[in-house]
Amino acid sequence: MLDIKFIRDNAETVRQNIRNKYQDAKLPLVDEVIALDAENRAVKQEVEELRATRNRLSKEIGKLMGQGKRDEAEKVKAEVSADGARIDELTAREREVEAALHKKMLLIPNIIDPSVPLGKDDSENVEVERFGEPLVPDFPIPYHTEIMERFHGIDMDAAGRVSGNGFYYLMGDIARLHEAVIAYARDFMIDKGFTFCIPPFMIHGNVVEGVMSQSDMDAMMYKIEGEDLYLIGTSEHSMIGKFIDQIIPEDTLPQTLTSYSPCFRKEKGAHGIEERGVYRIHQFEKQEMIVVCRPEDSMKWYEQMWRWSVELFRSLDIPVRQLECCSGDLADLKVKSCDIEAWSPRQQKYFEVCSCSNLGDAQARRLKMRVKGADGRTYLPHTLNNTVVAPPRMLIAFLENNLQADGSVLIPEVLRPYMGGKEKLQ
RNA sequence: GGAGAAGUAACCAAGAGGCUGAAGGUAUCGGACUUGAAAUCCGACAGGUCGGGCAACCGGCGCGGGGGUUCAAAUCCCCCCUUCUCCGCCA
Repeated sequence: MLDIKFIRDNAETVRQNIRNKYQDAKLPLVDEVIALDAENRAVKQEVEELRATRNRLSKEIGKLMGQGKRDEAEKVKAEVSADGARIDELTAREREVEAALHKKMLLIPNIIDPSVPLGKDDSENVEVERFGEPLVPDFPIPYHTEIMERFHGIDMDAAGRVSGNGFYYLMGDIARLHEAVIAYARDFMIDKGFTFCIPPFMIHGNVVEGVMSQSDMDAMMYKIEGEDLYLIGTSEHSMIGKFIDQIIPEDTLPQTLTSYSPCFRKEKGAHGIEERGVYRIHQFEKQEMIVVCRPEDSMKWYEQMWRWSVELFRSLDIPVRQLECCSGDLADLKVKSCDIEAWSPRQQKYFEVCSCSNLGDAQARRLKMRVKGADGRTYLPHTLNNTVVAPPRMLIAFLENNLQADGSVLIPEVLRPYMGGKEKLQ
């Protein structure tokens, strides 16, 4: 969401940004917003003037009543009533225009960073850098569920019976490995100076609207029947939402938080739920990192944050690469975003395991979160989020990359304390 | 889930339809007194947001949130939220 004043003064920049994102259907929105804004201000000017008069006269009535001059008071009353209908009419129009304006504003995408490569969809995302050798062993790597089954670590059939497609039971050492990865990731971020947090897993609709675009919401969020509550799709939602309507003292920035939560996603849209395995499912768990900072610091944090994801995966002996999102693949609120992809020796390609985003001030504006500076002025902070680790999916990378020729799975040193000292699964 | 009570500024707290755009106090800041400090005295101290204006400034909204009644609402009515106490239920 952009500042209306920015749209007013930079209409062509906003239009070009829409073109850069291959969303030409949204181009008319710019002029519609500018027209609604003009009407909004005209209506406000008239109605506020009328209200000012009414306020002034009402005070006079009060004074006259106090002096016992009832007749004079009645005369003024009649005068005030005369404008009543017009005020009501304009007040109603003011609401309509504001609602329409807000609705359209929500659809206009955030201005992307100049460094973002232009492209129409995910096929045009750009590989920036690789970390670690993408090795292909000389023995076959089975499908990840097959590896898990060897350790009696997964029961998809039962999950299907109990919850349907898109759910899993993890069992035994595989379930333990899942928890070990989460615990390791949590401690990894605590060591980076982040504050650990367990947030609510359900949030109000206005918070959902504040943290994501309407289209993302439709494709992702589960609503609780009969309540104004949604299951979170990521703890980012409750962690950024934490600041709704808040004025944050500048000296508490940057806020660096790492949160654990299960994540619930409909996965409607382009991909849908995969037939087999735990790659794309309706429920998974995730350790997340979020940062709220001064605008001038957000790009520095962005660089830092994705590098931590790389560091974490490398510490588990998993080769990764950084893939930058092109303009067309960038969600509407984002200024810049990249994925960290892990190497799959089975498929001999990389697949997404982390997503790091700089949202600029878009979430802050929607949520009305502000920072109070030392000089007393308020401004909008920037918000960022990044996956630390999302285990069911990362377990795919983990199992494939640590599988040995004899069928055992090597446990990297950093995870052993969380696995009761085990060096391998066999 | 049921019954009560309460939500006013950083904090405590008055106010119960109209000179309240919000008393008073604590804290904070500035000043006087003092060698300095304390104490005392004087002064400042209601935010946030939107609209207009180059600006000084003017105006709208605003007393948990949202509606309503009224010329006028912190004050009356309705709905909701939160907190506290008691009961019930429960990991």
